[in-house]
Amino acid sequence: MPELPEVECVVRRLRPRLVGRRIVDFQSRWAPSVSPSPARVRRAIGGRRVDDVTRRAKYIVLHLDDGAHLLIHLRMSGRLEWSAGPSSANRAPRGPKPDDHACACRHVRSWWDLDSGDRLLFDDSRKFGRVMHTRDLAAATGHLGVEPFDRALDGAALGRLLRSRSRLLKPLLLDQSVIAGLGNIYTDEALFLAGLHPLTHSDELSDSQIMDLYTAIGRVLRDGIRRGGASIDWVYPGGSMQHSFRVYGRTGQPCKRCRSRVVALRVGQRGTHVCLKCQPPPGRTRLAGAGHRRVRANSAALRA
DNA sequence: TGAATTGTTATCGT
DNA sequence: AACGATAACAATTC
Repeated sequence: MPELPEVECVVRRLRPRLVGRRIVDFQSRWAPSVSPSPARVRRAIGGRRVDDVTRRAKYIVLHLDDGAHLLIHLRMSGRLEWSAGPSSANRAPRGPKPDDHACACRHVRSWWDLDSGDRLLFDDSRKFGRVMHTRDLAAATGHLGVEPFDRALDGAALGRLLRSRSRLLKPLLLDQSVIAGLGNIYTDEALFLAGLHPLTHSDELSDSQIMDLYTAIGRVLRDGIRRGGASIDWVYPGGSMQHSFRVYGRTGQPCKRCRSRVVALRVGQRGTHVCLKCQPPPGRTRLAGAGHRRVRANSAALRA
């Protein structure tokens, strides 16, 4: 579940604790999640200092002092937990397992020992999370699309991204190679705020609808970050965004804008939540061709 | 019991 | 070629 806001909050919590620290050891109990392999990653990052911790899309990026990077993707159920080590005064020899560290985690797959005596734990019940070491960050993240908060992504740029293809709006927004960071929750929330049905085609939008979508995306993501992310189950602790959902997970409940019932749909194999009154299903203007001409005629206004 | 869930990628069909 | 659909991954909840 962690999407851009949750990952951003993780990064902000992690950065002050990790920057300046050296990694003294790394181990994993779930080899398939570590690339190129636990042993090679252990060798590559042992002794390295963490110079920065940033986010790219839903990836947590550790910048190491040799120019290499460690990417962590939480996927569905991953979480990073901090385990404070014993104080230097009475430090005991460290065992090979993380069990001697007090922690509520039940599915620790990998862990990092730091020169501070602390330990960073990667807990991931569903084993989908990934830890990747790379000496070429650009290559490792090359498949990712634009960051939602990139200054280059303004209304006009979003318009170009949408109109250069003909795709259903929801699968397009979920496509990390186009815009990187949105997941199922924030996509549903953004589409609701923009008053757009998830089945709308990306080349069917008017200029004002594109601007509405642009504004909505920024708003839901900023809101999510401000509230510390959304914890909808045991996966992501902390955060209160789940109390502010307008449609996600509110099937059958009244729309907060018009009081009609929120409906659950399936779009692109994903659970989808909409208010059909606030997000009217797309008409058939595509077949008539009218919508297309109208959009083209207005595109000058969007550029201005 | 089995369907649904989540993010991502690989693969298949149109 | 560009798209959507499907399956796979794994565990957990409903």
